Amino acid sequence: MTIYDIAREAGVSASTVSRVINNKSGVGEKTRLRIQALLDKENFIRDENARNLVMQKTHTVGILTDDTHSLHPSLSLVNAQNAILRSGYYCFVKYIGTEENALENAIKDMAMKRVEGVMMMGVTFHDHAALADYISRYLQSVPVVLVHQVKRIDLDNVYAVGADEKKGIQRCVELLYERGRRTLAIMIDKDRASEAAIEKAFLDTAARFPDVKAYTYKEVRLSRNAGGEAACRILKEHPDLDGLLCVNDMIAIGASYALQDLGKKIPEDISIIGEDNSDLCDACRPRLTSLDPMLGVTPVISAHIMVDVLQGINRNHTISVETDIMERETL
Amino acid sequence: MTIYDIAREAGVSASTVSRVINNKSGVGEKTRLRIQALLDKENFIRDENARNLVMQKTHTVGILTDDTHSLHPSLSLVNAQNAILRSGYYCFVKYIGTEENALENAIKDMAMKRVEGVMMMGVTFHDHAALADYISRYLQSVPVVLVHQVKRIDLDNVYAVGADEKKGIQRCVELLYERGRRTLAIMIDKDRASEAAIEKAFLDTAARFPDVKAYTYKEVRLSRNAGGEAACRILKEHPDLDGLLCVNDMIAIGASYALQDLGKKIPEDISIIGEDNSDLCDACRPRLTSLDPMLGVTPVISAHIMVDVLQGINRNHTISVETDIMERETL
DNA sequence: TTGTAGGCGTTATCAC
DNA sequence: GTGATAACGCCTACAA
Repeated sequence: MTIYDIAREAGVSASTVSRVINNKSGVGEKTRLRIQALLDKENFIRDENARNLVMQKTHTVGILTDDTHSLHPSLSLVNAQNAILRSGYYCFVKYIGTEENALENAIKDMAMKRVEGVMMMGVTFHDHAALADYISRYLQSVPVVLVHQVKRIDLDNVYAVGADEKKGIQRCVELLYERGRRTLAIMIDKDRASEAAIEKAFLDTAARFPDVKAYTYKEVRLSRNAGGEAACRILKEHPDLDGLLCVNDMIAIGASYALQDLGKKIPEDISIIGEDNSDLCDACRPRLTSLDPMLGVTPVISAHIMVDVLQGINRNHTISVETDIMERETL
Repeated sequence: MTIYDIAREAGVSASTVSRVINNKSGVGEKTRLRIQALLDKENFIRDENARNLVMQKTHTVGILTDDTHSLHPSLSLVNAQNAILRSGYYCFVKYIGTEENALENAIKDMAMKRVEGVMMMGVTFHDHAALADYISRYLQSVPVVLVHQVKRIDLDNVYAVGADEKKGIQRCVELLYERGRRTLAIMIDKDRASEAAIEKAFLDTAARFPDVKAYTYKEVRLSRNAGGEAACRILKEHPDLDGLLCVNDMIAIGASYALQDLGKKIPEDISIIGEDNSDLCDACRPRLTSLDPMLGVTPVISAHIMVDVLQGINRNHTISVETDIMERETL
């Protein structure tokens, strides 16, 4: 069913049909009504591909994301999609595969679809050397926003928006200090891209207070048991531990339970802060205080930036979103 | 940059360029090489819109989903997308808005994009009277699969795949009985579409055992506190309670804590089963036994069905996926 | 107010 | 092996 079919049936030309479909002026009231009735009767649906082709516009933003099933990426994706769709753009989502040249292929797909902008999120983008090259090769003329990231690519069309995790960690240490905690430890999970930055923020901040001791424990697996085991190790090595920062809620909860089983009172003896501010914080006892990295809002902000740029509004190329510490019962 | 530009630059016709792009035979080795080099040099990317138009194929499946931010729909969406993309199809995602005719508009969008099939998921689809009408009007010729649902629409191109929650509830009651529990209660959350079905499954199964008493508590808010309050009420009304089924993990956890605070030992005095088998189950003490509604696999199965049907493979129009009871420490 | 003609970037069917 | 040419479905000057 094309506009030609409708036109023939109505005894008019295709252009007239096109006009009524698009609510353009210059068509007689009677013809308009007649054609509209026909359109409705036939359930006419225009072909967006054809339209995109002739208009040289797709009104679509691409979202490129890691091929992981885990929670954060999933929620980020959904939040970003949601925001884009609410702004009246279409979404073209593509996961980066695992084959060779997966990233390049995915980016080419974006270009093939003639998306008007692309959002990229996931660990793949953090340090991929060739990314800037691909962007300048295939996406020169469209805005690219890197979600959950700091800007490292010096191209005029790329933007980055990410939480200021460093400052968040810093704030946690300060808070622990304010609560009188002097022997601090941090648990960082395995395979975390920002490990070095987190460690540095933690140690640097602690170093500002001459009377605090600070220890780092890295390579902790992301499970309750791993958190518990790490906590036991820490307590054995530093029996005066009184402040524990865990960059993930589940390991924080594991630590909390292990410490309680060792006879420690939380938070009287030891303060604990998790990270993510997830549902888990309310499922444990005592309820977990947690650093909220704003995983939910960052994608939304990113989407807004994308849409603004698409509409010609000037935006900063790098946006840092503030984290928050959600206080519950473990601090 | 079109194939014509390349053709001109290479001194050949557009058809020849098209042939090398698509690896078609009938091009001299030397010309092929020369053109390929040019294609690479210019970073040529073909226009999928034009291609879709002429091929009358989009290789895209649409995903229509509720406009909710909550966890389950998000994960379902991501799982479905992932499965579709892995099968080599593109995804066109659309959230149902809130405006009038939102559903109809969203379905029209699917048709406009000329998707080859559409997956629908979310509560919107459970009881929308006009859905069958819209489908037969705008999506007659493409397969539609309803995710997380039982088939209620009698159209030849619609499929439905959903977990057999009824049987899951039934199995929970049986399990409770096997463990010697005789005074059972169920907590059902507010605004749950399947409330009636769940209640019936619970009561019917319990009725099979003459020596059990079964009570239902509905309209419980989805929070730890609400679960706790409901548990207190139940215990007051039925002090001999020894088996509690909560159709959501968080309210189960709230109940667990409240009952413990009332001096009950879990599971010695009272067995508790949650539902969702979420991360929360491992974050509480004792760890929560939970009915797993297979929220993760249902979308994947749905996607597979979609792809199979798209490739001409015959599939049942209604698939029921088995639930599972993940035993931990509260049973 | 309405119709004609051309073009958007491809692919496919013919000729040559 | 290669090149015209005609679609695909739509939009938009421009002409009538």
